[in-house]
Amino acid sequence: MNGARGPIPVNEGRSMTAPNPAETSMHRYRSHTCAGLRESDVGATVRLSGWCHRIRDHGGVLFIDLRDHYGITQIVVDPDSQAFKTAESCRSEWVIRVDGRVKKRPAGTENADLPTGQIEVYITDLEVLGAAAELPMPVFGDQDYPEDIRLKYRFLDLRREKLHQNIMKRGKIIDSIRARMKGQGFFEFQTPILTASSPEGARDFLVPSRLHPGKFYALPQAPQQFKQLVMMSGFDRYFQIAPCFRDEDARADRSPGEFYQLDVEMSFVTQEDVFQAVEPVLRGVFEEFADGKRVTPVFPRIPYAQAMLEYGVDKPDLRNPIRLADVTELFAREDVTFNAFKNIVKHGGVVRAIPAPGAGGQPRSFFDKLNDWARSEGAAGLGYVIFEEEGGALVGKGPIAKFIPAEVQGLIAQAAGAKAGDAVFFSAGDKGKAVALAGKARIRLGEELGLIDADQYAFCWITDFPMYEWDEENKKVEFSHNPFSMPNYDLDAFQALDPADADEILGITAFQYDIVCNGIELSSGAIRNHRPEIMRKAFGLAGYGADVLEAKFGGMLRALSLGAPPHGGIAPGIDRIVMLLCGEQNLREVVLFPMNQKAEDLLMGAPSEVTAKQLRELHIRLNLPE
RNA sequence: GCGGGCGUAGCUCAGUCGGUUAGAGUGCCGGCCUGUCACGCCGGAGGUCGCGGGUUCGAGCCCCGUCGCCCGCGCCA
Repeated sequence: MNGARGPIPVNEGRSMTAPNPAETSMHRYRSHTCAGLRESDVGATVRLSGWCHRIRDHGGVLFIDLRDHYGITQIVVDPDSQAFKTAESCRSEWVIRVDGRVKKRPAGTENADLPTGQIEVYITDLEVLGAAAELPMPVFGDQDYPEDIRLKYRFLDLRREKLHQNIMKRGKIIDSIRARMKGQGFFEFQTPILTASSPEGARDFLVPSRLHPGKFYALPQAPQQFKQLVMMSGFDRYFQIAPCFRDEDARADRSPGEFYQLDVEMSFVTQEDVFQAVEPVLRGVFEEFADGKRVTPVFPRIPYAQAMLEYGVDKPDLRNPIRLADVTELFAREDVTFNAFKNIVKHGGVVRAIPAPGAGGQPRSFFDKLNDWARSEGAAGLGYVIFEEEGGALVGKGPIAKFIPAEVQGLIAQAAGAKAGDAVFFSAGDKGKAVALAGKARIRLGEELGLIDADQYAFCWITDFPMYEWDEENKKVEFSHNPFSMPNYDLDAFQALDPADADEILGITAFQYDIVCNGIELSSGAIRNHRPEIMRKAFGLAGYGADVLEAKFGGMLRALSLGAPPHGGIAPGIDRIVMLLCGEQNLREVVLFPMNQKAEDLLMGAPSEVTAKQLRELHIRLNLPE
């Protein structure tokens, strides 16, 4: 199926010329794979094993497309053959072994779609190795099937062409990543799977301890502390294809339970060194597997604040040419009479302009639909102005244009880069919501107007993430990303910060960065905080006392206190990389045995109940919900 | 936890305004067929319309509840 040619490993070193089945040297199951035979093998006596992919019974003559991992070979069964009776009983997906002679196909019956399409094997013997009951889903064809059936019968789904190829591609991508990382002087480490629960971040998967009643291990959400400890242990360049476990609900691009990261950490580096080490690896891997699609030659770097302003998200899809603009000030002007927006601005809100190139030609229903969509997103609506050319000047049209004087219309068009035939939408409200809606509208408009260039992988770095954010629920300053990141701030001034000065604290950025590709967050990383006194201060500003830090990160603090090198790293998500390179919309298409949306393994039946004995050994009594 | 979509034969789906015995394709079973590669032709079996309740003379269709799957929100240092 992957087009591999030639003999399988068991046949290596043996003569490629016609093995005689009478010879005891004939392998029990096969002399060739189902992709191995060519016109040059005509006349050879061969043995093949595989699955009955497709059977065509003409009564007089019977064809079987025999399939294995490597490919498909057409088997011909003549009614005179002693194998005919058995062959007639074969059904889809039975596993059989056949012996026969390779013949050139009669003129006009060659199949150009198959690498083996010039030949066929006339069989003399057929052995059923594994019969199959009626199938819950066919292997042949590319019809879509419901997820639950696909997952319950994953092994059947995996036999199918697309999934089979995706999984093989995954392996090749990981091979390439390993080679590229090692080529850059990185060394692969393994870190524990059973570790300690960490207080921050996602919910942990817990594993009860038998030897320590009432205590639990946790599966690592990422090897974050371990990889930093590897640096403090004097190793220099760490990487690992690391399993990560997070007990959070699934999304199409977020596997429930477990996933893999290319985990990377480096000593004595600045942010720039991390970029220089990782960017070529990702670019190289994408170029290798992009199948002709363009890959960003130099990843642009976009500060977080700029991303939020121009794209309305921290993971912009740069294939979409639309850039947002801030037009808050324009709607504050005296001569603008659109009171809905003026009031929002008066109360501290913002207005973002979303240019829609070419949308002027869209019917009224296009604008109504977008407005309905905005309302379904919780907004009051999505105002718009359509720009037309009249007498050499741009003129705004549409329901709210009459509230905006010509001069301001011109300034809006200028800010949004709109020209005649374009529309400009407006998202107004308090900053967080208006920006988020503008970001979503940008994506939606890009898709609906067909502005997205699907033929490329558009990368960027997002840099300068805020160190802290305001936790509205608990009315306090909280870490916005990784608490181990180094603040991008004068460290003496940082030590002197007053925890009450929330405005100043919330303005601090960190050496924290993401890689984004086609609007998907591929990874996040940081230069770490390797100074224990800065670490204590950083936690203190988020309201955590030294005692908490000591209790939760004691090992880490000890290491920081005993000679820690400056270090930093990043962790691109393997599954998402493979998903992008396979052109898939869902992680389940690139994971061998995925769980469903509710984190159940329908094939193995996980999670499952355990015996009373197991629970007793773990000192656990169940307290189940009603 | 919340919102949306879907649920009819092994599988993919259709099913009109609520009206006779719920259909098609595919798969399965049987028969025919010597050059197909989605082989073709003929016949047959196969249904708790997810489940429960309600409205109605009558429910696959309408109403209520519930279960399952997917997508999204919350969540994801």
